[in-house]
Amino acid sequence: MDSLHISNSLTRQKEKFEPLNPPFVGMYVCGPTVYSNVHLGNVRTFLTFDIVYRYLQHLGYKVRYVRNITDVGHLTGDTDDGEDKIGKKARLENLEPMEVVQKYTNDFHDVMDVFNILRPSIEPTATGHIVEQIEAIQKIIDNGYAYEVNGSVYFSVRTFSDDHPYGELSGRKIDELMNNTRDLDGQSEKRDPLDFALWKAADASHLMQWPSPWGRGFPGWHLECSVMSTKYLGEKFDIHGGGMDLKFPHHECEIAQNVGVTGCDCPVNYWMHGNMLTVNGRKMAKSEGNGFTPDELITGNHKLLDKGYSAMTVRFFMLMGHYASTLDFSNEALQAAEKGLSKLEKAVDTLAKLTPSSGEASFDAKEFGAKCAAAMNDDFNTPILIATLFEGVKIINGAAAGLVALTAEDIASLQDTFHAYLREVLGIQAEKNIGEGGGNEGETGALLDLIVDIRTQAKANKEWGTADKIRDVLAAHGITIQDGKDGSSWTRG
RNA sequence: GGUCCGAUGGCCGAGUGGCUAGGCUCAGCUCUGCAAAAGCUGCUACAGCGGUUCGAAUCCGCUUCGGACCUCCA
Repeated sequence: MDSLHISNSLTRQKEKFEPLNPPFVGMYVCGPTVYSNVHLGNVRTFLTFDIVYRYLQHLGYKVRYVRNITDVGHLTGDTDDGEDKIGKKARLENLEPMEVVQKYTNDFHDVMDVFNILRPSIEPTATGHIVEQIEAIQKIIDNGYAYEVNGSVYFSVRTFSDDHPYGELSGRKIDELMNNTRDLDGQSEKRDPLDFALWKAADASHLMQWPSPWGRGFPGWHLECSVMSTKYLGEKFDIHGGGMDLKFPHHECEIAQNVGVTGCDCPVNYWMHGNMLTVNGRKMAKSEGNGFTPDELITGNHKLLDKGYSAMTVRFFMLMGHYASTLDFSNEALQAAEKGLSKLEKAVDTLAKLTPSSGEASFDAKEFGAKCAAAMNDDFNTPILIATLFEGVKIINGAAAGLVALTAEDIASLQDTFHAYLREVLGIQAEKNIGEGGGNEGETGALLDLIVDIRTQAKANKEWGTADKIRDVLAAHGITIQDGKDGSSWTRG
């Protein structure tokens, strides 16, 4: 495809991407609720939108990327009698709620950094926007779509749906929802089981509470996203993203709230949903007990893992699947990714050292770049992009082996393409322990160079025992010796 | 129970009317003192059953199996 197309969850169609105000693009992504450590499933979603962010920038758009931190309002368990997640954690760990928030926000940021996921332009918090949320609630009440009961305010889905569509995003119909709603315990203040809380009254035992026109309380879960997206991106903006599991009810409620405030029927042009990471075919989730933390993955300290894998390996693994498909997490798949990535990185090293050949060019570097663009233009198809990069690997290795002729221009173009797509768009960083050593590691490097020299000497004298011993011992320390036509070299990893 | 999605070779995973995706694994060969790396070659699949079509992994129907959501979840 020659221009970016995005699968829009709202219309269920692949559509040409046309921003409201080019070259500016507004993108909102639902961030984490910071009451516990993030796991790899969460990472996948943020990685998905990292790719979107990176590629939009690659295309020259000026992106305002807003990704929130939910630090209040997210209830545990069922709708009405649930406890605030942050408040509960604070009580259990005997911490101030804001300590909980800070702790897991730090964790989240650390994990994002490890996976080379870029920070958003704005990272607003729910507690930082209580005033705006109260104002939004008042507007919704004024517009007739919410009602107050005992200091709590609920959104009236039925009333709203008389004037506006509800359930379009998740393909739900009000009547079906009614039939399928589980029985509540009869204690609900809500007029209708479909209604959801905009503001919850808090009694004295609640750790997190604020004054409002309806008494002391705290905002409902969905509201912060509506308020913060509107505040920073406007009443109508380009892209809204999040995990598939947020489609209903979270995003549906978000839309209703936006519309309930502004009356504008379509607050977001393109809805994007990342699919789930699975383990043995089941969604990775805390409730399933199958969640890996990034730390367990990197150290290999988990019963389902044979060994540890680097963050870049995991990033690469995740990008080998399309974001809209479920992706199954397994040792075998991770190992395949590790080897594939290593092959790719080696080829990048080779490319840096390639010398132009005099023969006729037997490779179209321009077409190669276009193919990479086409892959990403087709709904951020990273697996196709990676497959295309591997075609490049074949060309690079072929050139190094003298089978493919590349001009200086071809080589420069390939270097540009690999840098742009592998490093910038896919965000794969060269790992410190992969790649050429030789002089850039200071003392250790100098020692290794010396050892390799000694071995080369031993080989010249046909002292195979010495040569093999050096190779074996270094290998035991994770250093690989490779004998090429132009001498030997060493690499880590 | 309702709604939706999926089933691709030994494994992972793209594709979606005709043209070998790609990665990993495995086997053989080239190179190499032996390896490794790299290259070449081979292994050619689309859950089952019907239908549409000149032609279907791709469209339609049914069946089986799996998953997600419907309750907090990225």
